[in-house]
Amino acid sequence: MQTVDIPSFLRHQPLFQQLSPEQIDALVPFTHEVRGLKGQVIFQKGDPCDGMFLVVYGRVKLALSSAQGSEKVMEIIHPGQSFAEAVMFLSRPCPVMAQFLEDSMLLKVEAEGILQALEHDPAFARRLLAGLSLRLHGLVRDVERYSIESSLQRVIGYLLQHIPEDGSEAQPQLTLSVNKNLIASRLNLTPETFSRMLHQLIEAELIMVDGRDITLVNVDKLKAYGNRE
Amino acid sequence: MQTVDIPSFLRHQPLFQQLSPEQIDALVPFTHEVRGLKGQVIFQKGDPCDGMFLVVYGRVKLALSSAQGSEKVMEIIHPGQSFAEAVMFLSRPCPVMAQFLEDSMLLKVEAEGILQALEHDPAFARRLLAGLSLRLHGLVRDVERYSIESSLQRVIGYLLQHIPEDGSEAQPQLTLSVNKNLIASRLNLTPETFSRMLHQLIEAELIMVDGRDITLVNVDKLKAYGNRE
DNA sequence: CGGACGGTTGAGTCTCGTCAATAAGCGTGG
DNA sequence: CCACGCTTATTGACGAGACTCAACCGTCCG
Repeated sequence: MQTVDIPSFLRHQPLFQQLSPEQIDALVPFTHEVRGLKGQVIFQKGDPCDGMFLVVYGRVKLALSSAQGSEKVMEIIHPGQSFAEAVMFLSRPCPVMAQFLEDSMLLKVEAEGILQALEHDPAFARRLLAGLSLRLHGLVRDVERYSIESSLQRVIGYLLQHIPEDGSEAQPQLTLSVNKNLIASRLNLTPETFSRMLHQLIEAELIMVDGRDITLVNVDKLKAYGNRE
Repeated sequence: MQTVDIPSFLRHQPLFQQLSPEQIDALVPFTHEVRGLKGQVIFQKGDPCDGMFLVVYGRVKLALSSAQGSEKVMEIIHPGQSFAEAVMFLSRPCPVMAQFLEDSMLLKVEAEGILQALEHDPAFARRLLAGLSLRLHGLVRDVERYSIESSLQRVIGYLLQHIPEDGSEAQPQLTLSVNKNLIASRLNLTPETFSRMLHQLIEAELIMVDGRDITLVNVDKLKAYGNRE
């Protein structure tokens, strides 16, 4: 069981990194560890929500579930990322459910601590606002994808978006962070359709797939491919 | 040409209504009127954006446009509502375009004014955060609709969401605020499909339609209808 | 070895979009 | 006042894209 130095972890969060040591210390009493095993639910859609979460290690998914029991992944949260900031500022039930994808450790920061930090630091407010704005842009992008892109385009978009940053390799490579069923759901596709789209790109010699490892053979052609065929 | 008393208008905005008169006055130099005619574009997707807008009178649509030229309405903004708050806090291009639906008058508040107000009033920060959070919830709801609801369910959801507040009438009535093509696009449907879904609801004797006026004959049955047939 | 899980593939179906024709409503101008 | 054109809305026939259902395979793990 890993342990974590809460103040130092908080200090390295993008959200908190401009807070003074005193402000970080003020946050600590409102922060506690949350550990969970793969499959456990952190909160259900409809639950009240009084804090935000930071992922220390592990992975978390945010998902919606339909009346018929099927499930739609809205976001996959990785270590260093946070979620549920937006529910803190509204006295409203959570619009999504959150579940551990693997054994994980989170930090939960209670809303009260955040509100207190807000009182004393306008720069923190700006950071929070920027964070939420970023989230909002991501959602607008999602709506755009779901409403005007075909499934093939969504797959291509996903691949292009997940090219690693390091330099300009001719044939960038990426590894899916989770299994293909989850990616498919995130893209609003069935696993079958996702598989077929990948297959189509393989046939067109635009990518190579080996399990979760994907090589983009020709990035430019890949970008162009979705717009015609 | 209508005129408007800027300070008093600002004071009545939900976002600003807890600011002191001095704070409102400080905002005024950053605020100016923007008038436009039906069809004029306020900003394009991709434009830089350095302020937020309040609708005084008229209507505005936020929309995405696809590569093939078709357009998808993301939001219809009515008098008293605001938009583009989220782009202020990021140095990023606008993710959507904005266009006047009719001859309208807006107030534009420059980002600088907002940031200044933020410096001096933590309560204002909380309001802004709450505002963005609300927007975010709306988008989550949209993603939910687009990804797990059928077109019939989306139409029903729209009708139910737009029942006027006033008391519990047995057969609530509503009037579409804009033409059906726009509503259809907002729901991510073609006008044809939207028309067919309304027709289906008429056949089932759940609603009555007269132009833009719609009467919900049986709200409970309407709620239930989407889940089976 | 057997089962669960993740992934692929094929066949059939269905929802929804496309295309086309038509009709109704409305403002303009002759 | 009516003719005309434009926009908005409706309806039908058709087709395509994505989902469903099912079978199947490989791998991991008890």
